[in-house]
Amino acid sequence: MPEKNGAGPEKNGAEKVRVRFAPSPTGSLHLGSARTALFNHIFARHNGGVFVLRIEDTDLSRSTEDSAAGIVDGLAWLGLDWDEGPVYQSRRMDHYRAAVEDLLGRGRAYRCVCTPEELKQRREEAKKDGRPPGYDGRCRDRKDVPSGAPAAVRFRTETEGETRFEDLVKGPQTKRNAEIDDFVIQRTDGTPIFYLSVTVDDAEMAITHVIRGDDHIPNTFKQILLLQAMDSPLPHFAHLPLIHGLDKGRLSKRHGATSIQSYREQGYLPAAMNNYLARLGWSAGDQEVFTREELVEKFRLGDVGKSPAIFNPEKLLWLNAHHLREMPVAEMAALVRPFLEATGVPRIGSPEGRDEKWLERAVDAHKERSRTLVEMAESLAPYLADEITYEPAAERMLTEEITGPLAEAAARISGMTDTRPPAMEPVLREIAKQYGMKLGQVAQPIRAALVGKKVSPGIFDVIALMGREKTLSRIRRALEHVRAAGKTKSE
RNA sequence: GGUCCCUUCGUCUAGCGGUUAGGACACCGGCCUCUCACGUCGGUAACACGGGUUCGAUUCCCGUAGGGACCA
Repeated sequence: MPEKNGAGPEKNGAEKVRVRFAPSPTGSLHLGSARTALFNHIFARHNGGVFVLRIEDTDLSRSTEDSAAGIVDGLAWLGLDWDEGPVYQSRRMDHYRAAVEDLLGRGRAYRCVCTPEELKQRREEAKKDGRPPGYDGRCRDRKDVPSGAPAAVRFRTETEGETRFEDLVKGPQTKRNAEIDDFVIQRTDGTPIFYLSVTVDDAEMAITHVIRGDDHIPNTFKQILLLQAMDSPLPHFAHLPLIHGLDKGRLSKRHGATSIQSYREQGYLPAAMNNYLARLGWSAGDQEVFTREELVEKFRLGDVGKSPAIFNPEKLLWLNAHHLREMPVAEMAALVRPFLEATGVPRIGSPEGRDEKWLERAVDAHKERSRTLVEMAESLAPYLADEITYEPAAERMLTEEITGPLAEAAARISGMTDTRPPAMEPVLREIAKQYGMKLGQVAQPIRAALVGKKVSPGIFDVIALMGREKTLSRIRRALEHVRAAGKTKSE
């Protein structure tokens, strides 16, 4: 009879927690996989356990080394460091074969020579007759299978009783053994089937908690049967609800970016990704923002919800903006540099570029209006670029009416040596007053002239960041632009 | 088709028999203000449905519906 899976880890506190993340390297690191990895990681850290990374690449036709490298890279970027591995299943084939031989030797498995065609035919017949479509057990007790003949290996499943386990997230799970057919554990070509390799590895690696997507619940029964046949202790199981897209379907490419890598490229922070992914299906009261340390401290499997969560990019964006704001400017400056360089402006620290102190000041001034590192880089680029182009909305602010104040500002600034906010503010206020305008009516065109956008930090901060020379040349260029535009219009 | 899983605002969720059903994102409005943000104050918005159990169900049980997964 199947034994009952033990209670939670509290039952035997001496147990050293060992978990694993076991991706198949058939693509980049998916958001859903990343979340599974995260939960394994923080669970291990919370319990002072060991986190193993295992690459399930036994399906050579679909696995690629690039994918494996990309996954490893993505995990490293998220800061989900592992303690053992990466272990590649493709290098452990002898273990799987040995396990199969053992099962064969003890009569827990048998060789099957049914061909795929025969199987298909019998399956269809069974379906027609309303019988279950699983394997019919034809080779189960056959004595005439030549020992040397090529054959697949099937597990001899219990026909009575039921298999059960206590899922740490979903609760008690039961399946009648009669519903589980004699599944293949080794293909005719000698390669192991997923159930077998996973089971062997989990057992040999002494995994205590299998934390994975709930699409694996049906597999779990087979794995438990296998584990029992191998006389291995059962780990605890925790199945996480899948992440869905807005249409409630399983999250996939048609819902937008699904790979961790693409969020990295879009200027998202690992801290925000981890925070968001953790809150998808897990919560700790009303808290929304977590540092990694807090996640580790507060994470409990019992607090994971049972229902699937829909991925919401807007909340991720908000969290990213939040973590960006909280970050020390020096750190943010370092992170934004590669994004800045990608815009093609002179490098920070180069003779024609600005220095690092400047970058930190600029980052500080812009951090409250940047939600991603890409946005940050885009708003910083105008300070560094030789030439700017005006966004349409900004260009509309450069009108004939403001040439007076603009020219006046240029004249006043050219006579100043100090263009820092305390010196600039009275000057612009004075000019506004002189022309009977509000400060905003003067500030907006200057903003447009300086950065080419209608949005920026406070105008005095922008001028200080821009520097006297560049401020002057940009205002003069704007003046020329208005003049040229006026000419074209009148002709 | 079979088996299994899931169901509180649009979305993420809190709730664990008695609550004006709480928070967050998004949205709307006020304040702040040189723009946009940030911040802040306020607002709209949910217990899928039907039966039970109970003095009392969002909460427990059973169905139905819907969604999902797995096997084919």
